[in-house]
Amino acid sequence: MPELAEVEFFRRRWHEAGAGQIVRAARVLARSRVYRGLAREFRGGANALARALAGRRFAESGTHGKQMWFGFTERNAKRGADALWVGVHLGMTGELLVEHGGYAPAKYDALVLELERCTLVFNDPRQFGRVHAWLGPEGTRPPWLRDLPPVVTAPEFSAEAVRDYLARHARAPLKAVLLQQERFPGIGNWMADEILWRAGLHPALPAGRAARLANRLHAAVREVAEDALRVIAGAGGPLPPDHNANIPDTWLFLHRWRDGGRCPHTGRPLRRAVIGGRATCWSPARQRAPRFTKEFEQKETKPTKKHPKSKTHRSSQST
DNA sequence: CACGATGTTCCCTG
DNA sequence: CCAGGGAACATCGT
Repeated sequence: MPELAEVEFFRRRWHEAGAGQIVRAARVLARSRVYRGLAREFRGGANALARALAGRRFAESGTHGKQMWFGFTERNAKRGADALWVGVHLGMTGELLVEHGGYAPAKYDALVLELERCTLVFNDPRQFGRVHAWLGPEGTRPPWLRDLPPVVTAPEFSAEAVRDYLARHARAPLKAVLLQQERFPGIGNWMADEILWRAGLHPALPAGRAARLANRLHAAVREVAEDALRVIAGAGGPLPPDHNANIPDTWLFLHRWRDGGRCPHTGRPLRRAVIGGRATCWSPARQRAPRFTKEFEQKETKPTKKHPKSKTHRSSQST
């Protein structure tokens, strides 16, 4: 579920329920894969994190693309005291939940924060998500929040930056380019399709051929990001009950997975194929690339061989 | 039973 | 060395 708007939705859900409260107890599912690598940035890993959280105050939170963070200060803020930062990436199936009353942890609850008046839960069955943690002087930022690219709603995210990026990845399909977090932080599979659909660009079009259309693509990225934030995360307004409660029927989103789905704009059938390694949906009637479409259709008809990969080595990682 | 899923990272190849 | 493609990761729902 997690692209930038859902990420903001979940951050707000935790923040509005729990900000300002003390962590009475923290529980971690230490064997969850979301803690992979944590010990390298936080001594003692997941269990040490649970101990460090207890007694702290949930003070602040923020997002950057698909990354979000929560800041925990010491209960009685002393001068020069270290703040504890917890980063959360939701991966493919992660969710942030708010529970009340005596909450019994469920399967795949990677992190459970028992606060004064509610319980905050990070649940992730598939465990592609990730938890970061870092202890540092207040006013400083953890390493994973430094040197981040501009978010797509910031002025620094310019049409020129998009044009340069398209030119630099000239041979990659537009779909693959939009998924690059180093330039389009927070854009994921459905937003990429939504953007290309609104811009009227074919997802398999090589980026180099779209460089001259960078303005249009840039505008669509902005527009989809702003609309999604408003509709999904209720930016500036109340938080919707579910992240997809208010998505308009006029978006591609609601039609993309339905078999026999039709373009909400043209009424013509939608097409689906794997492009840039990801399931992709587009409206052929709306997203044409003259001269190019033909090539793509040809490529499409080629028998897609999938060899039953012979698994060989897998170097075990050390330290 | 088999396939595929709103993500990232590593490995392989050209 | 670089860019791009594909598999792996782990689980659940259709």
